Amino acid sequence: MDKEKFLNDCDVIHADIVELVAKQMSTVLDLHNLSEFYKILGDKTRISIICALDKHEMCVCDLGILLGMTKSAISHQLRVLRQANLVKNRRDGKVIFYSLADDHVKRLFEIGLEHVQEAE
Amino acid sequence: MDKEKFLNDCDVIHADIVELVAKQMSTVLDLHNLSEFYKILGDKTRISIICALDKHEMCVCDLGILLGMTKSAISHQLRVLRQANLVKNRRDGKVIFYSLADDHVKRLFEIGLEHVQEAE
DNA sequence: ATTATAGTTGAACAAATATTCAATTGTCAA
DNA sequence: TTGACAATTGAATATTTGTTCAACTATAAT
Repeated sequence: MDKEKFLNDCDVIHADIVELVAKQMSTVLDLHNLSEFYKILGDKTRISIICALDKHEMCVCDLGILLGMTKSAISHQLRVLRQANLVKNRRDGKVIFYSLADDHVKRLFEIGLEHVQEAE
Repeated sequence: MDKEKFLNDCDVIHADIVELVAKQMSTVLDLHNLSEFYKILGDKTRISIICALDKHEMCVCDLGILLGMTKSAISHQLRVLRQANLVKNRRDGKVIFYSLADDHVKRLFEIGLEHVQEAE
């Protein structure tokens, strides 16, 4: 491995380990998707919306009341969640009800919550 | 529920649902911690570091080589991960080796990865 | 048709954050 | 004790991102 190839200020100290890990990581194709997924959950407003929808389907207005935010702010975040397939919606007249996309999302939210609760 | 109390542009459409969900959410005390936890994992560099350390303990230089970044950039992110108790380190002479804090972190990373891999 | 309300959207603004750069600390070897 | 290198740190910069604001669309009721 040629250190000149890397545009940083590091020497290779343990070339064997770097090579080994690089090889193992090359099979992990989804690191970008994984960080994007976590980034979406890593916002207080969005995780609150998910927590609320974990209890009951809700419309934009109700979510706004619940979280003390404007319809616009909620709607912007719902779009992010929708694009990530974390929530789905249905229209009933003028009102649009949002809910969690599937049980997968529901389970994932609850697993994350358990982790934080048992963490010190 | 008095709509004047809320500083937003929403009317309460389904007061019963809002009240029900508000009650259920009040028992969920860790939403802030949960979003903070996800925020930490929601960065390409940090999740890459965790993925690498999931394979083998590594020093700052090696991580820099592996990810094509400077020691400084890596070190800054390692500090974030350390403060969140996601990684630990040990010194061996001039070199400091980092590894995942515990099996809990290891399991959590792998669960997240599975989720993204099975997602469409 | 006109009015009212639910929801969405794009641009502007403000706040948060990742990387760079330069300086510094800690450890080892000569 | 001097020099070299691993690692950390703080300030500055650049980028990302969440909310606000105003305008707009869609549906229902009068």
